[in-house]
Amino acid sequence: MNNNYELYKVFYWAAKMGSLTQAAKVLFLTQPSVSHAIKQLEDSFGLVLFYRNSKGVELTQEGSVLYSYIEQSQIMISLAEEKMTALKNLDNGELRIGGSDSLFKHYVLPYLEEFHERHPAIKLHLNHGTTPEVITFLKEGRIDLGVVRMPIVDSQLEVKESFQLQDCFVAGARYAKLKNSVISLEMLLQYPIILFSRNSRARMTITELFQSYGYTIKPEIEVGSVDLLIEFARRGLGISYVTREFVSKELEDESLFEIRLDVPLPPSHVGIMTMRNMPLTSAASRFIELIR
Amino acid sequence: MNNNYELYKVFYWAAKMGSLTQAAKVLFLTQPSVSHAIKQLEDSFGLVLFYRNSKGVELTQEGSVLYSYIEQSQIMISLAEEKMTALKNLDNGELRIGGSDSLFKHYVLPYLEEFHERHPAIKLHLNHGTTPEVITFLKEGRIDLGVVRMPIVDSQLEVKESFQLQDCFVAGARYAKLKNSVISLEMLLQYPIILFSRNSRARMTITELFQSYGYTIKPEIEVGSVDLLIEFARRGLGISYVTREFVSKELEDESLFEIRLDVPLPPSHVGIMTMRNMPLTSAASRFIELIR
DNA sequence: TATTGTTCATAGATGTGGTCTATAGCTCCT
DNA sequence: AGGAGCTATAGACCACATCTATGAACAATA
Repeated sequence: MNNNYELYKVFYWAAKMGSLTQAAKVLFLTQPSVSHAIKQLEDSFGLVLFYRNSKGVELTQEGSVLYSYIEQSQIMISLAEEKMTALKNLDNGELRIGGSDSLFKHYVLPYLEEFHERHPAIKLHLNHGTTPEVITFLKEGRIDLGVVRMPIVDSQLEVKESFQLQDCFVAGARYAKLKNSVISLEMLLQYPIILFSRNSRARMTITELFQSYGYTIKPEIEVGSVDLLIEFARRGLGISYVTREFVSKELEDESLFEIRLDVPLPPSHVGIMTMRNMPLTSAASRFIELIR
Repeated sequence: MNNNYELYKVFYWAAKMGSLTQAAKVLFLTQPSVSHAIKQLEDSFGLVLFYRNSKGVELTQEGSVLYSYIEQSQIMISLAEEKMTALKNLDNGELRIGGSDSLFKHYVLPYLEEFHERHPAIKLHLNHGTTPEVITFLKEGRIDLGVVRMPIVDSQLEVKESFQLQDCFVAGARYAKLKNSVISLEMLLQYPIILFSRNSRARMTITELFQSYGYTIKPEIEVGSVDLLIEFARRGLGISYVTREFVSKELEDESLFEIRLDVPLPPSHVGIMTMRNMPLTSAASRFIELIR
């Protein structure tokens, strides 16, 4: 009974075609090979599976029973192979990305659009969260890749830089007087500061920057989304620390302006984060190819 | 994509066990063999199916998709193999026999009882009909074997004699005067004769016998069943030509007696008829073994 | 920090067995 | 009788599945 499953494939086609010769053609084998394979199966069961006659073969009672099972089995394998081809060709499957809302909105979105256009059958799943959350998603296998601010130090993860953003302070009309001056960090602290509330990479970066100059930055207002950061600044509630690329529209229509500082603000690097040494899905690796 | 289906068996167990090493044990292979098999599958699809880590392996997204199909396929094969073993061991299956009602009742029945006791899981199908009908059943594959009177001359069929019966003329009390005499064929024709009506072997035999002596036997009454043949004779409607073994009860309780003739009546041979060069089901060959 | 015990991957050797060709036997049809 | 199907059988061959031996990576110990 310890059969080679390959024999079932031969049996299936022999039964389906009603002829060993025809089965051989389908399977790209010779007729004796097929004959031999069927004999092996019959011997292994101790049962005769086919009536042989001069026109071909016909299933015996027992052969019919076997066929009813093997047919199902073969159909499943065919479906599996089709599905695998589809996955390979990106005619199927899903792409699960983690990251912050703002990065999705301002950075990932155009690539997603292009990817979706090229591979409309791939379902897209966006999971937003803070960087630590995204890391957890990744480690739990809930996403294929994360789009996060660098640096990330985690030996399980692999992060490739893909884009550079510049954070800056912006203010609205209320602080128009600052428009044409260059401000020091100390001076800036005189004004109400609006920062992103959560454990974001940007928040850590700016805090460290002030500390490196001997100051402590304490926000007047903390908000939970980039949209609010922008909105509060526009309404004059304070000076927001945002990614310049995310307020390009507001800078252009001059509802916001950038505060010029006498020290350079460090650029922020966006990276594509994946599990180290873990293979990517076909869709994920194609997407990363696209984005770089 | 032209995969050896054997690889799916390896894949199935690797996924199921979550470990190539464990899969190897189940499959009685070495770990490198399993590793190699999985690699072959992955290469053939151009997709990675497993994450390898130090604890074993885990399905990737694509691997999971494949598994969901292959699992079904493998389950069907397992069921098929179980079923085949059951059929082989006669824990399952059916036995379809054709023949006349009277042969079933008086000859086949005890064997069927014994067979059923030994293999209670085998379903029994009895199809009664005249000999030509039974031959048709057999050729159409509706029965596995037929129990018929010999001889049968048909090159497609194989008939093995299994039992000998003796036909005879019997009468009831009305003809008691014949009880102690030896009768000639000519004398017999003076009395009303009751014969089986249909194209039975017994009818042909007796007709030929009379013809060989230059007489023609013309029944007064023709009936369609052996039971009626017996019943009519008992009631004195005539002299019936029946198989002696079928009226043993009536002969014993003397409601019927056998007419002694001055010529010997030919014995009738019962044979087991099967298709020549066609394999028998496990159940059928076991039954024939039993009956001989 | 080394040690030990897992895991899977790789390389190269080996021999089994699946596949081939050639041929025979059978049945049906012309 | 001959031809054209079909399947079965025999024997030869070589690809490839499997093996052993080893390496590399990682985790859980000491």
